[in-house]
Amino acid sequence: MASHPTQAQQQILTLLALVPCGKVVSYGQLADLAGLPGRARLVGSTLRTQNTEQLPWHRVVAADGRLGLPKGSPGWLEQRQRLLAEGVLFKGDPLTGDKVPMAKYQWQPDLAAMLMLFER
DNA sequence: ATGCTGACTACTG
DNA sequence: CCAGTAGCCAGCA
Repeated sequence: MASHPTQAQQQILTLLALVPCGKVVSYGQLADLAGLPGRARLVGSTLRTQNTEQLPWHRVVAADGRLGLPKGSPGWLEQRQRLLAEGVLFKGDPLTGDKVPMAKYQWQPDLAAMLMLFER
């Protein structure tokens, strides 16, 4: 079972819930927004170990647009399918392309709103 | 405690 | 484009 999330992981999950349909965010960007610069791997680790059933986990991709899971794996296929279903198209042929054009789909959160969330 | 792995990423050659 | 490297550090044996 998933262990209790640390506060850092909780912030990551809270932010993830805000990523809108049709947009993606990179592991590193999510870490930055959560006030955890340089900790992209914590985002990956969190998605791997926590329960993401009610969260848009499929909107988290690598900084270069590829998906984090091993190409061709069940998880990779599902993430890709979910993204396509919400209009996120891949570079080149939708059937063979394996990268999301980040410039086009990356989430641009409202900075003021982010500060409201984590100000102390 | 110690060591390794991994849904990371920027940098170098 | 590919390979290696350096930071990163939670989770697990």
